[in-house]
Amino acid sequence: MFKKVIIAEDFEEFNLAVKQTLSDFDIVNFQHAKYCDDAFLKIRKAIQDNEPYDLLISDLSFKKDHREVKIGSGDELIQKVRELQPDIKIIAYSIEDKNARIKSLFEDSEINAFVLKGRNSIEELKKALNIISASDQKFISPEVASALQEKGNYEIDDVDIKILKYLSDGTSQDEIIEIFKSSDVKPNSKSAMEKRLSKLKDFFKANNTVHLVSITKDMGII
Amino acid sequence: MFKKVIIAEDFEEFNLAVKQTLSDFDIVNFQHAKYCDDAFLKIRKAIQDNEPYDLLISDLSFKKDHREVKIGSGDELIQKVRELQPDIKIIAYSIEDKNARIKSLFEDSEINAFVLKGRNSIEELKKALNIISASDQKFISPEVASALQEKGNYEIDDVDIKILKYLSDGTSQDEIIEIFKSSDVKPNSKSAMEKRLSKLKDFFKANNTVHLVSITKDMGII
DNA sequence: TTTCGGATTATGGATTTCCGTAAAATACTG
DNA sequence: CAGTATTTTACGGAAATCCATAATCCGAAA
Repeated sequence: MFKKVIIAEDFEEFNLAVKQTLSDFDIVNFQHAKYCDDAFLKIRKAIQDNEPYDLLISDLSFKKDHREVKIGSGDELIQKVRELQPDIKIIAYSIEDKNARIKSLFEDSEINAFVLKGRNSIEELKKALNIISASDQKFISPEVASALQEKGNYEIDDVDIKILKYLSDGTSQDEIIEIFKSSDVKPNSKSAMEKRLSKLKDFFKANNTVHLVSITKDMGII
Repeated sequence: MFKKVIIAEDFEEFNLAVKQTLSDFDIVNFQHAKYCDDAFLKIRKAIQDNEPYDLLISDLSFKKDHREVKIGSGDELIQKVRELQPDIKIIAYSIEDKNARIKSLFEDSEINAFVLKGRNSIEELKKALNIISASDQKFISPEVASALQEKGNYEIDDVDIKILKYLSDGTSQDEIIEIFKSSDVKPNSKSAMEKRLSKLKDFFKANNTVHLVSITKDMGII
């Protein structure tokens, strides 16, 4: 089982529950941070002191408040920590149930477990701890397990997302083209734009642009 | 202080924290429900048994799962409970920070307190308990207190919201008109529709329809 | 009843978006 | 290099939306 654990979580309710869970496993050496920045600093410090953490349990979304932060989301924190300390085990602990985001966590950041906050999350957290401490097996909450099986035929690239964001921001197609031209984004013709939009609408089964933006907003893509 | 409390909350982490808080106030007679339906039944039962609850602490959003439910959200639960037992005190306990929704809770459902889940929510929950148990004063978490001061010049009516919902659902303006005509919603001409949309865009400072839907989605109106 | 003000509806033209086709540019292959 | 495939760009007509103006309806007040 793990010896030294750090928790990145802004809500005290979840902090409390995680601490309780860790205690049940007789893990006493743990710390928590309410901001991603703090968590990252602690992890770096621990490495320097030659007493690294062997587990990070991190939330994904953190509330913004008065404080200025460098790392604003758990996704970023996880990414940075994975680079800094490749062998640390990571559990993402979140209410996020968007397939695309979960998939990317496993594939890009190589998290070891994803526990979905919900009616039985403490039980699942315990399962995750058991599994990933004993082996290199992954754990994912059953409610969202389908996220990984989903065929990753996401041909949606950065430009697509950029377009969607501009659209949802009230920019007209013509204006977006102008912006792309003046910032030398590769395809910047009216027709390329329209073709992309057409593909996107096809992909997301959207009837029109309004619908498309509505759908992608719901899916957490923009 | 309160004698008999019921909590409607699906996440066990929050349940745990609330129970802990109540214990700190020496409140021992409390129950919790993970589904709105259950909470409502318990409240009704308690009235019939002549031992009604004097406080409801309710979350607003509940995860959907396999189970079929009649009451799907805390907003509905609160509304129904307020009708059933007008003198019960109600605390909404949620991460919801959309002004429109909070305002409506105070004005339409006459909740007694709104506690925003966050980095210091337990402390705020305690404050809320103190204030509303001793008087008829309202409590609202400072981070969202501005929601109440907002000028309520919401001339946005049901039809507007219906239109926005249809739009975000991919329905074209013409199609919406057809729907309105066949279900005899009052204004159902092309121009009335366009005028309404124009007003909405004006009100929300939206550049176009896509922008409008995007904004109202973000505000939690649709 | 008449008049007024508002709300709804009608109309038409400007603008934007939609969608298919085709030309041009670029990449890839043998 | 020639030939093919893929991507990007160009163009044009159809459809939808945007916007201003004018006509109509309808209830309230004089």
